[in-house]
Amino acid sequence: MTAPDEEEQLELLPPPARARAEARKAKPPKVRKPVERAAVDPVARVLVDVPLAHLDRPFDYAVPATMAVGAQPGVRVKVRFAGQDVDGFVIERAATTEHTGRLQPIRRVVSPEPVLTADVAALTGAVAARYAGTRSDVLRLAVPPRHATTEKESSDPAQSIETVADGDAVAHYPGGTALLDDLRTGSPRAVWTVLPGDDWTELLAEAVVATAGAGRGVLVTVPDHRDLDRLDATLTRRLGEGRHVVLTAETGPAKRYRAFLAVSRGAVRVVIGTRAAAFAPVRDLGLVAIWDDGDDLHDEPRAPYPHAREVLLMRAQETGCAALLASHARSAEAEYLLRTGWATEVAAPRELVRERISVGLTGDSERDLRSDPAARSARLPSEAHQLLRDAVQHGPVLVQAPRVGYATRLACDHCRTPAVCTACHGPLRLRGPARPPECAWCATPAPGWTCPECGGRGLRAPVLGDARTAEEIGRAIPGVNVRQSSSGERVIAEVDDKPAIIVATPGAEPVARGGYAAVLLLDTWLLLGRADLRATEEAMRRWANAAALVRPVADGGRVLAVGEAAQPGLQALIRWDPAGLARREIDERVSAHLPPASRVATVTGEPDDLEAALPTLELPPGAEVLGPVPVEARDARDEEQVRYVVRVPRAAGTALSAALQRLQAQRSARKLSHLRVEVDPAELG
DNA sequence: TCAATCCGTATC
DNA sequence: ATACGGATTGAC
Repeated sequence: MTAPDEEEQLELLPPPARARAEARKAKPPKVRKPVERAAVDPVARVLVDVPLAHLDRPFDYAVPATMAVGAQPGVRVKVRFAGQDVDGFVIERAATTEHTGRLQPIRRVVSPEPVLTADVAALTGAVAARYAGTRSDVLRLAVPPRHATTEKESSDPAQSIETVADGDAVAHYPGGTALLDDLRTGSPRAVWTVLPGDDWTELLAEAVVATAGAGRGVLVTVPDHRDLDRLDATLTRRLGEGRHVVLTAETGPAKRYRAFLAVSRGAVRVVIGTRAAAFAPVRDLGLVAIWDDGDDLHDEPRAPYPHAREVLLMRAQETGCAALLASHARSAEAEYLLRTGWATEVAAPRELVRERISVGLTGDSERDLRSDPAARSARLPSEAHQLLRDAVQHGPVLVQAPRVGYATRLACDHCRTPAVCTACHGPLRLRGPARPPECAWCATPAPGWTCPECGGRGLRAPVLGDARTAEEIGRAIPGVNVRQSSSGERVIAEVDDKPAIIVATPGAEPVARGGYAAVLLLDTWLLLGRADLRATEEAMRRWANAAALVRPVADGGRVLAVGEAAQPGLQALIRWDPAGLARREIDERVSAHLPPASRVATVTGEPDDLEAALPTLELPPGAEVLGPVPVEARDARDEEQVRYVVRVPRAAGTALSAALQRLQAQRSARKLSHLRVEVDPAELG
């Protein structure tokens, strides 16, 4: 290492530091050109786009006179930060600064377009706080990338909406008409349970028309593109062309930015879209609405993983606008809003429900799920077989067949009650062949588990081979057109009223013009077997969304589910009582300290990092830390990751988020590795 | 004694 | 991240 000529070399070539020092001495100190500052409000508060949690706050910059007009709140700028040029948003102009040092000037106003409105700027801060994330992450979700060419185009000026709300579509809901009236003048908040057979896009359109007709803005989010297309079509019919805009990440950058600009410029005040649209800068927001808030597509997969429903509710809370959660089923969160009195319920009376839908149940006990090949021929219980044959004479029939491969939790092999941890009510799962089952949350082993329902001692993981349902039905009922609609592959949006059997995976059910003659729900136990706290709620949601596509009872529509009569989710389905199931779920979660009755967060990372980090977490009173539990590596690099679950009483949720945010800021300041923090994780199990 | 290096802290 | 200041180490 120490070569004899190294000293010579050092003398010949002075070290770079010395060279720089001498160069600095040699030249006279750089005379900074005194930038002339703006006469009014020469200070701009700027949110800089740096990924570091401890720098996630506004910084003050000097506004050069040349940018006095351009550097308005909401515009994108380039600024010098820690020696490099970074992007930022001006969020405020001010006369003075608290900062004692010299202010750097704004380098450049990237575009004069004020894309970050005051409302949305506040919202991004609130969302970051709620989800213990950084505002710059939320800003990336909220403001689409700029597209310079598109920005040069003008947006057509706003047109007022003159359509009158048509009370007919909602007349059969007690309180429905009153809700529409309230939307014109006030800010009602409602959970709307949509009757099977009703076209939800028509109901939402009524709410949109009522609000927009009163001159206020509306924002609606839906889970996927098929929903979006349907709502788009209905709104186009009701409002006319150009009165609303569709915001979705799936259209190209130019189209997306064009739609966004139409909203931020106030040219369009009715916005529909998928989850990212929840941040749309709608002017004079009067109503936020969400269709089927229980759908996990509303969950943003990018940090800090906000849920569209929560974003919309935060907007309603902050701006005081109206809020509407509409769905066939009911999420635990929606029920919680009713229980706390934050929202009121709109639902159809029982008699009307009975006129619309009748769900039958047939057992599947005749087929032995464990001995697979022999059971294949008996895959369709005789009653289901009969229904298919009869109903297909009268029109299309929908068969919902869940795809296997869901993360499965353990269940009693006798009565199929999901097995839960006695310590924390988390789901039990198997981690290895020679180990007893253990809790997926707190890792407490459960040797000698006994079913609390039936006293059974056997556990099973409900896993089956691939269900070739369409094929089997084709064989069982020859001569019938059998079509498939599978999520992720071929999804059929709509079918006509010709006789056919449509086999669909949950969430991919086509809408039938005129309704289905029958809906058959197969393998209900598979949906219930998901290793997740929400398994029952989610199963009900998926069944309800399929069953709701059936014709009214009076027109011969029939629904048949194949499953166990004892299962609470199926009982709720048969009674068509999503509200009752949601109430039951909430009761259970209150007593078991589960969300939304409690606030839960997960923290994932290397075991050593977590062991060092968690003691420094300033947890609110009543907090519990469960874990660690090993997690499957997301990619090959991060082997050996573990996860902790932190839960606190609901009232301490804000404190928990703040503590986690501080933890991340401290770690980022100390250059420690990043931990994955998820508040209200999408999946818990 | 001076400079190179390390460490911690602030970044406007 | 990078830049800077103060403390620390090391070679004369």
